[in-house]
Amino acid sequence: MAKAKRILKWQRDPEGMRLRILEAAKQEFAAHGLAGARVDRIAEKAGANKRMLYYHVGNKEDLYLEVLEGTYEKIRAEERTLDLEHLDPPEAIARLIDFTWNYFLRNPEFLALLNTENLARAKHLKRSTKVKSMHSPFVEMIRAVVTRGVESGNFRAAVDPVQLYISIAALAFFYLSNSATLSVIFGRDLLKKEARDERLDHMIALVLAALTGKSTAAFGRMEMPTLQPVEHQVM
Amino acid sequence: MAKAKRILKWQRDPEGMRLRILEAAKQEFAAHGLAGARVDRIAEKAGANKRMLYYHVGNKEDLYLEVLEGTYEKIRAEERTLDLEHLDPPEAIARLIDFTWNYFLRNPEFLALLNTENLARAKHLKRSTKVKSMHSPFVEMIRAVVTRGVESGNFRAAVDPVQLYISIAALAFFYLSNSATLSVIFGRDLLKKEARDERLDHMIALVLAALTGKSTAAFGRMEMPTLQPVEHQVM
DNA sequence: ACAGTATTTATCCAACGGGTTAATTTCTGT
DNA sequence: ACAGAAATTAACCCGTTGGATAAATACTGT
Repeated sequence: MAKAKRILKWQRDPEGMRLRILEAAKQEFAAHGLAGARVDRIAEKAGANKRMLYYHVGNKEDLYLEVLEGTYEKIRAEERTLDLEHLDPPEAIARLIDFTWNYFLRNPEFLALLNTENLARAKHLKRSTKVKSMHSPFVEMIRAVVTRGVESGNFRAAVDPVQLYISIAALAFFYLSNSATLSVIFGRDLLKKEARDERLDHMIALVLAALTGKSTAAFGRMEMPTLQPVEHQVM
Repeated sequence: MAKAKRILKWQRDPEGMRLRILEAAKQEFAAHGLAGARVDRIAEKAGANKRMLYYHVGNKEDLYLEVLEGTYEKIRAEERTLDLEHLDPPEAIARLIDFTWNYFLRNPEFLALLNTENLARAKHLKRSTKVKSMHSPFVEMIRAVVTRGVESGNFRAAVDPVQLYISIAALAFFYLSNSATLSVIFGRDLLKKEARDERLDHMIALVLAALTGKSTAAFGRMEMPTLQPVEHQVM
């Protein structure tokens, strides 16, 4: 025959395929949102056929929910390894802030996915049974730190742990998630190394100052940036 | 004739039409994002024909940019009326926080539109000449407050005004923009009246405590919520 | 009145995009 | 070996959607 027998056809790899699909979907949903994501692109990025998505996961929305659940699972899992119990309360909070900040930096898709889900008013997340259950321990972890902080006299008031965590997440999330528009309107690159370092200092200083009522070493650094001619600094 | 002459046909109203189109587009883009927005729905909501969008504004992306610019213009315009110069620095900051919070509450489309634009990495905003220019005065307004606060001895450190504003916006923006997912994962309704009031107190207390180093009346209230059995409180 | 222009309506269409059908190929147990 | 199941491919279907064309209708100045 003119056409020789094809040498390498394909091998089966259901688990690998599934993972590649989910990873590709995560990238695609994060980059374009739910409506903007293209099933064909996901298939292509996964090195697969579009039919595979439906075979291994389900339709577009199922795919999306699975990605979202995996995303939450990942961050909460990493947080569990933080070992805050053995740190001084202020240290523990600083560590939580540091971790959150760096996690968001390392995982920009997380931010985008959450925004996408909130645009949908958490329609999909509400259907998820997995996600709801994984947050009580996390809240308790923070509550324990706060309680210790109050008892040891380090913290002035026993803040609501949910409120506190939302604030910590907010300071990091908003800065990074909105860095594109903020960089444009304020005319400076918020993602460059120095800006990032400065932001982390600022966040830790802000939260610890409020909790402890004392100025920290880091807080002192808040003075420095102001002296720079901050406006019109081209990106 | 069986079919009588149509009584009311239609009147011309170019300006009104344009406004209705932009308002409808704002709602649509905010509700569904750029990719999810439907040109037909915008036309319908505006009480217009789809052709009108193209006649009065341009294609979908032009429409989107115009909405976005209008959105920024509106918030910055309202901020200019805040009159922070005549307030005590801590009062001025509290007022800015209060305003920002309530503006976000009153204008949820603003949050959604910014998120959408950040998903697109500010691609459209970068094309806009209008938007960039309107922010220097705003930053200066905040800088002036901070400077006065330091001079009067109210504030411990001269924080970078951009950094400070980003933090203020972050505390309000993230809470509201992500209220859907946060309400699900923490199992409580973050948008109900008491929760909103509590949040505003918390934000003001947090920022002022960090700036002034002193506990405020509002900060005392941070203690209360913790005593509630916060977990598993059904929405 | 009436001609010319501005505004609005009524259709149409080509491309796209999610999802499906059916055929093909690899793997597994016996 | 081989039958049946699992995994993968190729091709197609059909409603949707952004955008375009052309015709109709209201307004304006003269």
